Amino acid sequence: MLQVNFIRENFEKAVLGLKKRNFAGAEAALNQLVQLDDARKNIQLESDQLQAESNAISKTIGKLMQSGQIEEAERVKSRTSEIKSQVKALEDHYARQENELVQLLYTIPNIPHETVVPGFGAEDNEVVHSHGTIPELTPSNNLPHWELIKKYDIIDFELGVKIAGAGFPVYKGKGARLQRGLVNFFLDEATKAGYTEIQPPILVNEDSGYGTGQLPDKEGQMYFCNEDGLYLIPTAEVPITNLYRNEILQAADLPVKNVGFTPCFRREAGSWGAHVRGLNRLHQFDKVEIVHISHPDNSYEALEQMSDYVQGLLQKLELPYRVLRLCGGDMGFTSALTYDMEVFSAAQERWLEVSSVSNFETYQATRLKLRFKEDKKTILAHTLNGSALALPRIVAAILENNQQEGGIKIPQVLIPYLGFEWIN
RNA sequence: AGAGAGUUGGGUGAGUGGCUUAAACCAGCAGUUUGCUAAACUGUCGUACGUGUCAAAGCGUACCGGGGGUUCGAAUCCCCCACUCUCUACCA
Repeated sequence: MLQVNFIRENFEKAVLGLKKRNFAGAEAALNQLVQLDDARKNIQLESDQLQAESNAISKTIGKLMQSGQIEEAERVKSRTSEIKSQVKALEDHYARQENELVQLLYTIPNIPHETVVPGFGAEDNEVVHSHGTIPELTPSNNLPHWELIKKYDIIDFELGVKIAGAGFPVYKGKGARLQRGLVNFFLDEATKAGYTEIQPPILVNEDSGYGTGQLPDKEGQMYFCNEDGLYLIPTAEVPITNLYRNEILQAADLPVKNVGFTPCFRREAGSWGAHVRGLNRLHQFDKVEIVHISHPDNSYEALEQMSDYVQGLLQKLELPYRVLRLCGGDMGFTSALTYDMEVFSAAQERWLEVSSVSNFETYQATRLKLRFKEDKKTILAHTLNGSALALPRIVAAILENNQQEGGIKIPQVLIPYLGFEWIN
């Protein structure tokens, strides 16, 4: 969430930023925010003063009791009970006021970075880079991946339906080994690039959901274990970033660079329709995620570094891709700047999003209370994350783009991980 | 899952209702001494919100696992919850 002080000091900038996101009533909401915060301060001031008085009286009573002036002590007590009820009323009022403030803050998305263009949806995103050539498939070898997986019997959706439901594929034989090989490849590459590997829990509590911004509002997108109050993670971003909830790091600890592999679970309520066949959209999928905690001064360098890193993976996998800088209207709620990486899937003739790399600046850190110490000052850190990478669409593109007469040719870099060169 | 014992600052650890404004030690930081290192000594050393200010210092309030209660006053007493350790039971 945003910080009220930031809004006070950058009111116009904040309004303009929210307009890029087509956030209706930005000015009114921000004005209300400042008013609620003013009211909160006034109540606190009054309450603090009364409590200071009460504390002083209590000390006096203590001294009177010790020196045996019981009657005098009793007389002073009457004033404190008066204060007590006033303080109680003020505290209740304060709690209501603060709650209203926080609820409003939860509804306001992050302010986009200055380079983010206004826009309404995917059609307004900017292509900032592209790489590789789009493969030309021959008429006899241009099957979409959902046909290829049947042809070679490597992924079975019907079996998944039998044991779980739609959107829970079963990977078999070389299909399973391809998954495992990709995960190992991604983790090894990340380790080489200086990331620390983390294996986090894949169920998280409510506080963690709030920490990274999935809650409130996105509860409908997460699977929830009612008995235990735990959510299945939609991405490793949630547990790995929440590792640092309520922490104060040292400036020398930065940047923190973690990587983790987890399955991800998404209910995807209401998002089924065209273009979701096969591996394009699933309830459960595997993903390797990179998470940075950065000094505010160089978080945008870190973002570029992460973008370059992800592009390097795609190059090694020999997949044609493009990089989009998302417009205000298409960016996630908590992000200030997001790059999407899309690979071209030759048989579907579509670009598929395989990674999303974002800088959240202090939006997550404010909720997480994630700070660091520098020169005796406590400063909010910047958080960033990105997929490196999400498996299903990578698999879809590898299958479609590399299909030949003799089967599907495995990219060179994966062969040591798989122990076979062809799926046939 | 049952029984018992615990949870205090970065760490160790004292503290059973009012000189506690959380002792002491260690670590950290700054300084003094010193040819260098070490040691010694002195000082400093939490977080949040508010107030104040150009900025700060300072001041106020809250915080001793989390939440609630008793009391003029709670680290201390009571209740609920979480976690840790030991034993028992169970288990991949």
